[in-house]
Amino acid sequence: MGITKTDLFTEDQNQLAQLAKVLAHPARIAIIQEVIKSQSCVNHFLVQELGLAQATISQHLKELKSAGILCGSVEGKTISYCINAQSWEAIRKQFEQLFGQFSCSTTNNNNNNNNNPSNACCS
Amino acid sequence: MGITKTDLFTEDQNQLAQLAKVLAHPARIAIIQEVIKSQSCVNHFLVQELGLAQATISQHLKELKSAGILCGSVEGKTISYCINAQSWEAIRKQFEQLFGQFSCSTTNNNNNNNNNPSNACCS
DNA sequence: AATTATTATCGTAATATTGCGATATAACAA
DNA sequence: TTGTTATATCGCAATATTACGATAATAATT
Repeated sequence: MGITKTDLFTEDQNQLAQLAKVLAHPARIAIIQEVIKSQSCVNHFLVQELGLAQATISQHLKELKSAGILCGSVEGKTISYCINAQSWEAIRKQFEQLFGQFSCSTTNNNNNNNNNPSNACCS
Repeated sequence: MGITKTDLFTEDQNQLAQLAKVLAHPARIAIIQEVIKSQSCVNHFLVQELGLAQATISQHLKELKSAGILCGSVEGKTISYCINAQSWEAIRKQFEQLFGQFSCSTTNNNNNNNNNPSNACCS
């Protein structure tokens, strides 16, 4: 089939998965890090830096932009990309929310299944 | 081409992208949350709960397991899945490391580009 | 032994992603 | 105007992902 059944899941689950998908490519991680490092990143700089074709970088930038992670401003001939600080914070919070749902202490505090071999793997 | 050029990126970038890819599906997010919520999650429970076919759930569980997020222990007829606490913490840290690379204060402290319209989008 | 229950794997179809050459568009320079 | 530079988009081929029916494997039950 190849089509994700989004209607089976909550809005939050779909949204978080969508965000994760944008981060699920090393080129996009690398682009994000370059933008952070050198503040004003333009397409052709990333092409030189990362070694991917211009069309490919452009495509990744488009995805990062439409996910709200980057935003670009025209500067004459070039387009300068930077981190969208607001979105960045919102996205960070969504991941924190997921990771906060489980912690070791949660497991330890649960004492209704001592002697339960199913928890042997959680060490 | 359809094949990611992993050799162009750092180990860390590839690893983080790989982790994000595992989270990049709402069914896997949902499975993780169910496992957290009800501690001992078995395949057929998730099938009922999420409404995906058994084979599909099994496939998602396999990916979560091979990513180190879940681990399963055989319990007679069933296999009980739980969060791998150690991996969970390690994965959380990798995402935190990414998100920590940028923050609003970083932008504000940088005063070598006042009057720079390229930062207009970072508000 | 036969049945039932639970999970994994195989095979396959539908769809999505990745990467890039070619081309289009737009701003600037000569 | 012509040429140069920078970016976006189109179209395509290669590969990956998603979903599920069918089937295999294993353990408990009858």
